Amino acid sequence: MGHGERGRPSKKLKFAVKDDHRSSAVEDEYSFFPDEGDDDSRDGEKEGKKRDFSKLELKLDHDNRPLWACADGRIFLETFSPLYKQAYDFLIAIAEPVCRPESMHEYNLTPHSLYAAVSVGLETETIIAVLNKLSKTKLPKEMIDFIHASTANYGKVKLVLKKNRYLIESPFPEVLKKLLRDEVIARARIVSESAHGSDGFTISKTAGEIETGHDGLLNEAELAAAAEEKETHAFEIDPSQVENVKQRCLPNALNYPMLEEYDFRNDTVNPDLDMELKPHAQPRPYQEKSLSKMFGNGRARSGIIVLPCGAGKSLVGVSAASRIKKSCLCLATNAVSVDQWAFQFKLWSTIRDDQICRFTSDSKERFRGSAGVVVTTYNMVAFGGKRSEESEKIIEEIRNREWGLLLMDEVHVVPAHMFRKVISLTKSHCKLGLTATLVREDERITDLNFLIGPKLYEANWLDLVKGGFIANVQCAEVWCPMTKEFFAEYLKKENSKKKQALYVMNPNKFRACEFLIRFHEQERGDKIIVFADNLFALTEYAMKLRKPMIYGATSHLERTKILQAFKTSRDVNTIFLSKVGDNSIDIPEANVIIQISSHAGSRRQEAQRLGRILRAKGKLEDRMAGGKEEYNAFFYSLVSTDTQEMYYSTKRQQFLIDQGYSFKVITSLPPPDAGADLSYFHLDDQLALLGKVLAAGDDAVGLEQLEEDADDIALHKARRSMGSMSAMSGANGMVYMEYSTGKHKLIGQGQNKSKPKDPSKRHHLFRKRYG
DNA sequence: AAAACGGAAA
DNA sequence: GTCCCTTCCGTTTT
Repeated sequence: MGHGERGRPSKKLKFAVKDDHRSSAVEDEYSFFPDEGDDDSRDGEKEGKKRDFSKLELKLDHDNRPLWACADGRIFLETFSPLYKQAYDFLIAIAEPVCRPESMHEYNLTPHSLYAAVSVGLETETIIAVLNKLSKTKLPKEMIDFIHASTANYGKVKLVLKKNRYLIESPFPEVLKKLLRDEVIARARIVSESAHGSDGFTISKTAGEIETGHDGLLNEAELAAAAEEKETHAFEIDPSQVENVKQRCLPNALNYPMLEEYDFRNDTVNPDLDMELKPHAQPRPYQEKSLSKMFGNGRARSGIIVLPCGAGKSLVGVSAASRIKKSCLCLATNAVSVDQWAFQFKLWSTIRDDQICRFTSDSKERFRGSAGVVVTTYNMVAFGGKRSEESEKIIEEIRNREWGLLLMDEVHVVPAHMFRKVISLTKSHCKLGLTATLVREDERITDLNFLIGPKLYEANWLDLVKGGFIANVQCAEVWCPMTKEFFAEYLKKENSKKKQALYVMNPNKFRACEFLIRFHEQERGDKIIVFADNLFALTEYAMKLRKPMIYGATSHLERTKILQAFKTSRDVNTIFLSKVGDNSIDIPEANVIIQISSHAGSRRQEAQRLGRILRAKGKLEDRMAGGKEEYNAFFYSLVSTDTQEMYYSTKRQQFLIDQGYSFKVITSLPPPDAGADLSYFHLDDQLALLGKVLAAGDDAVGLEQLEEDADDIALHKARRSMGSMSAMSGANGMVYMEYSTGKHKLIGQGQNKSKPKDPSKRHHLFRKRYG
C-alpha cells in the first residue's frame, strides 16, 4: 500500500463520520475527493475525533467498492459507483434508508431492517459476506457482531393459518416453550382437545394432512415439506390475539419475529381463482423486483412494498393476486379508489366480471362461484355502526372467508386503529401493503411492521426519475413577505386560527400564486392544481382568480364536470382543491402543484400531493437538452415569511429531501419590476381584503352562499377570460426561465435588489444543505 | 329503478 | 378541541 493511498482514504473517512448531522455526507459530497496533491495529510488522525475510524484498513481496490460501513451501523453508498444498482438492491433489503440525495445515500442497520432482510430470505452469513464485499474497508467488528446478534433468532418461528385456525410453528420446541413463558402469548394460546406431543405441543400432523390430502400423490417438494412437517411443533392461538402475540415476538421484546408465509401452491383447502396476468401486463423492472421479494421462495410473504404514486402500484397488486390465485380482499381508502382497483384488475388480469365485485355504500355486488376478488374500503370493513341488511350479509361473508391475499392500498394513510380492526376481523394467509411512503406523523409506522409485515421492497425515487417512470419534479419554496398591514394584525392576534387566516391570505402570497398560474398556463401550457386546506382561502383565491374549485361539499356530479373540463378543455387549466384532493381524486393530467396552505407539518400530505404530479413520460436522457436537465413537473409551496408557516414547511419538506429531492427557494415572486397587473397591487385592495379576513368566520352562512356562486362564476368566467389575458412580458419570463434551469441567476439578483437578507442565512435547512 | 340529497356519525 | 372529509342509510327526485 503506497503512502499516498493510505493518506487519502483516511481523509475520506474523516468526512464520513465528522458530524452527526445526516447532511454531512451530502454537504461534503465533493470533499470525499480532496485534491490529489493533498494526499500526505493525515489530519483525520491528528484531530482526535470522538469516533475515529481512520485506523480502519482500506482495501486495496476500495475505489471499486461503493460502501462505507461505520461501527455504529450507518452505511454510506456512493451512487456513482458501477456497482450502485446491485448495492442499492442489497442495502434496501437489509437497512433503513435515512437520506438519499443524488450522489450519496445514508442507510442505517437496525434490528427491524435486519428482520426484514431475513424475512425476504437473506441469511446472516450472506448479509455479512456481501456487505464485506461491497465495503471499502474491512467490516467493523461491531457491525458483524450486531448482525449476528440481531438475526440469531430470526426465522425460527412461523405464524400460519390452517383450517381457519392460527398456529405458531417452529422446528424448535424449546423456542415455543420460551414463547409460552410470556404472559401475553400464554394467555392467547388455545389448548385443543386433539393429540398432544409429549412436550405438550400439538405436533403438526394436521398440517401434513391438510397439505398432502389432495390426491394422495406427492411431488418432491411436497415430500420434503411433509418430512419437514414431522419435525414441526406448534400451538394454536386465539385469532383475536394474533396482533398482540406478533408484537411480543418483535425484536424489541422476545426477539423471535414471526415469519408469515403462505404456501399457496399447496393450499388445497381454499378454492383456486382462475386468473392470469394478461400478456400486455409487462411489469417494469422495479415492479418485478418487488414481486420477486414477495415470492422469492415460491411462497407468498406478507409485507409492505413502497413505490411512489404513479409508479404503478396497482400492477404489482394485481400481479400478486394473479400469482396466488386465491380469493383476494382488496382494501382501498375510498369509493373512487375502489372503482379504480376494480378497473385495474379487469385491465391487467383475465378475471371475469362475475368474479370481481365492489362493496361500497352504493354498490353492493357479490361474486359468483367459490372464489373471487372483493374490492372495498377500510371503512366498510371496520365500520361499527348500523348496517343495512344487504351490507350485513356481505360483511359476514368477508369475515368468514379465508382470504388468500389481503391487498391493502395506501397503508400509510389509514389510521392505525382501523388497521387493527380490519386485520383482526378478516382472516388472510398473506397480507400485502402498498404505499408511497412509510412516513407518518403519528409514528405508528412501526405498527405496520408487525400488523402487516416487514418492508419487502422500496424503490428509490431518483432512480425511477432517471428511468423515466415518474416525472422529474422541480420543487420550490416561494417566500412571500407579509405586507406591513397583514403582519401588524398577525402580531396582534393571539388566536392561531386568525393568525393562519392572515398568513394564508397575505396579498403577496396571492400575487405569487397568480403569477405562477399565469406563467405556467401561458408560457408552458401546463395543467395546475392549487391546494388549500383552508376553505376560506380556497374560496377567496378561486373566486378572485375565477377558477373552478372542488371541496368536500362539491357534489359528485359537479366534481366530474370540473375534472372533465380540466382534463379535456384547453380553457380550464387550473383547479383549486381542498383536502379532498389529497386522496380521493385522481388527476393524472396535472403537472404543476401550488400549495397555498397545508396541514401544519404533515410530511405525509406533502408526499401525497407531490405524488399527484409524478405520472410522467419520457426518460431523463430524453428530457436533457444541451446538457440541461429538463423538469416536466413543478411543485411550489407558498410560505409567508416570518410566520409559523416557515417552521411547518421545513418539517413538511423533510420527507422529500430524504427522498433526494432538493428544494429551491424563490424569494421574490412576482419579480419587483413586474406584477402591476396582478391582483392586490394597490394598498386599497389589500386593506379591503384585510377587512374581509378579519370579519370572516362570523357569518358561516354567508360563506356557504358565496361558495355556491363561486363555482358557477369561476367555470363560466374561466372560459370567457381565456385569451384576453395579455402574454407576460419577456422580462417576467426570463426570471422564471433562468430559475427553472436550475441556475436561478435572476433569483439571486432579486435577493440583492429587493431583499437584502440572504435567505440562506435565515433558513437553516437550506443553509446547511444547499447554501 | 337509479340518481341525488341530506342528516348522522366518526 | 376544531375543522374537514368520508361514510353510512333513508328519503326524495328524475
